[in-house]
Amino acid sequence: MLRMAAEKIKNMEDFARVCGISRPTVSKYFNDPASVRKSTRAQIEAALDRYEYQPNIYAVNQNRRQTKNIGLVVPNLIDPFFAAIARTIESLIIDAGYNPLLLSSHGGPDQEIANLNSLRAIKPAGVLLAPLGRASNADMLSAFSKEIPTVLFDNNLDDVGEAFFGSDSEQSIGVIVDYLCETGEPPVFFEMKTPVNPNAYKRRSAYLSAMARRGEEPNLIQVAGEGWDFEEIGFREGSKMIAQRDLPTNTVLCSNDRLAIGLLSAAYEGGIQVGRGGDSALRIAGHDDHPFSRYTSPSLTTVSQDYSAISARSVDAILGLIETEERKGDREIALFKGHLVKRGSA
Amino acid sequence: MLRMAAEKIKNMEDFARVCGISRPTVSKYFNDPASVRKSTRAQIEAALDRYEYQPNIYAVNQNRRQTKNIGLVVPNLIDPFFAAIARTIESLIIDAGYNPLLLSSHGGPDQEIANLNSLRAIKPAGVLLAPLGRASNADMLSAFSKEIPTVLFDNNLDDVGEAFFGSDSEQSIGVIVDYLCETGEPPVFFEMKTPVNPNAYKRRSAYLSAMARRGEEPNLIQVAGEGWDFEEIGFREGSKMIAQRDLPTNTVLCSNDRLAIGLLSAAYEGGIQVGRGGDSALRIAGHDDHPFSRYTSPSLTTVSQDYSAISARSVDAILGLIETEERKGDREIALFKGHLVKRGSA
DNA sequence: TCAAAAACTTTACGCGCGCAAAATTATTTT
DNA sequence: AAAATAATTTTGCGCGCGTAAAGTTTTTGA
Repeated sequence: MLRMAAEKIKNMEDFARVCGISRPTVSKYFNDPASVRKSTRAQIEAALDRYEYQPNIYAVNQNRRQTKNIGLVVPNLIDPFFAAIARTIESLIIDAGYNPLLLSSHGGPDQEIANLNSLRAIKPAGVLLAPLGRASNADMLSAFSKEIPTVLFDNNLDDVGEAFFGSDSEQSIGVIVDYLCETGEPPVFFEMKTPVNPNAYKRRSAYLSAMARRGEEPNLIQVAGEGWDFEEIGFREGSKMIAQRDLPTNTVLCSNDRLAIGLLSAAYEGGIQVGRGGDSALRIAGHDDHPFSRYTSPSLTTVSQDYSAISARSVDAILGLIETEERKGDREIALFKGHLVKRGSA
Repeated sequence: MLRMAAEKIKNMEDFARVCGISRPTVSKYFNDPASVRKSTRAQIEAALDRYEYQPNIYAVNQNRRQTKNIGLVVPNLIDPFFAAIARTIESLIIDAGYNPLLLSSHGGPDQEIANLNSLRAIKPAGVLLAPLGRASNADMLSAFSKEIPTVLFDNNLDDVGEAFFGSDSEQSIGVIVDYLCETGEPPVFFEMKTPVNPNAYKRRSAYLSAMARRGEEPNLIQVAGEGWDFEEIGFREGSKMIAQRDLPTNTVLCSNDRLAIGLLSAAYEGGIQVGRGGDSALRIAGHDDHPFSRYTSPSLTTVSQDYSAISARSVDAILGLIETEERKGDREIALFKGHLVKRGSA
């Protein structure tokens, strides 16, 4: 950071001059430091130490065949679950020498499309996309993914993108259904009637098959509500459910933790004690291991998604697509197992 | 979106040709549609309808005197409070015709500096920065703000940036201290001993002055803990506090909602009933109206920050700096009032 | 020590656009 | 209708860098 001399470095040519090296070689250095001779590298790095210079990112991106940008689109950053996974993915992208661009769709398909259009303008080398799901404009997403290498995660959409990585709902729902059945009454399944999220459908059918496998009678409680304000829906519809007191069992498995958080709140306000103790009237479990589930009262029993694996594989996949510059014929899909997080609520 | 003819529009020159208009005029249109004649605008927009074209953002930014980018740096996106304020600010920036770039410091000063360096590379027209606070490298932030117009929000840092917008702690803490005193025993103040956040210090002194004003004996409970995992700290240290049962009062005001959420959890697990009812042993209140405070059990009484006002003023300020291209002599500071959110916990 | 290979330099071009000055045309004003 | 004004076009330059080809130097290997 020592400013040397009066010389002001305005561009790569100036910088190459103070290095005593030709501009194209300096350019080569910035594109891959390992591609120049060791002595040259040392020379450049010494100059880098004495002068402030970094290549103009706009000029670089205008001329490169490919940018080093990778788009990262999540459904909703206000949900800490996505904030956390986004952070993990961002780190991996940076470690790989790329530049992540994080965008949130805020739960709306218009914003999702707007995000993709913003990305188009930035000409990213690739995009990691967690789509909204049912609300998504599938045609536009599909068109986008044909234009720019795209990997989906969290939420699958048929034939969109080159790969998908997510959770194995059959396994993860199976785990918690087993646990609940083995420690008490079999669960009913609390969910939205028309979920926005394809995973919700998978979880529903996973619940049904897990119950069938165990020879238990399934029971779906499908509540009204639109949008992404899951806590509110869980609370409002949970309050109604509790007021009617017509549950066939004392155990409720929620389709996701955010619904469960709302339902816990409803139970509390309805005067129902939740937990697995003998004096509790209701057990509640969720799915996802949301960052806040640890701090509900009681703390929420749930299934954690292996999002570090999902993140890692998604980033690997997009980097593979980018670096080989070719699309594989088969769309890769991998589902990762969740694991049971036993806490106080069930 | 109709693709016309075989003509492929690769750059502005091609597009100008199919418009039947000169390239510089088209350029002018993209920089400000209102700056060209109505008939010309109609002509261009008709062509825009028939052909897909948008200016190359890298070429544009390379040549413009100023980019249309505005950086937005928040301490931690995993905290939904910041996610929410970031979203609000992003919308305002977009509405003003600029392009927001959202970065999270993840609670670490190194990341904060890294974010500013990323932004430097992007040559933003201005930056909105919610600094980490005590952990921030104030010198580097100050140097940055002298280089690029910067407005601080949420958290103030002396002499950094052209303006600051945040909450009026004296008022907001005063409101809840008054409420708590008038409806029960006066509160102790539950906080971290060495908070990372300057607001925490303001809140502490606001508590002290509010208590003094009312002629009540203040009582600070300053717990150990570093970092940003406030729920965990609130839970762990709250558990200790509850186990010792040496509270001089039945009312606890937490320095922020996240600590309160942890404390609520600790109270639940310690078998202490929280609430304002006659059969409750403890009242707990927070500050911020965190998105999840509505769904704790019991729901959390707190003070909401007027973050829509904070967002609006911050964006106004940065746009003013950008558009006048001059820095005012005086550093503008405005503090907004919070309002009491009465819920079940106190 | 000498040839082959690798790294480097030189030269030259192009990317897609902003911007400025001067010339031209269209619109508004008097 | 002429003059003043505004809008547009033409011309031309420059931004900062990637990249390719050809020539030169350095390094490597036998």
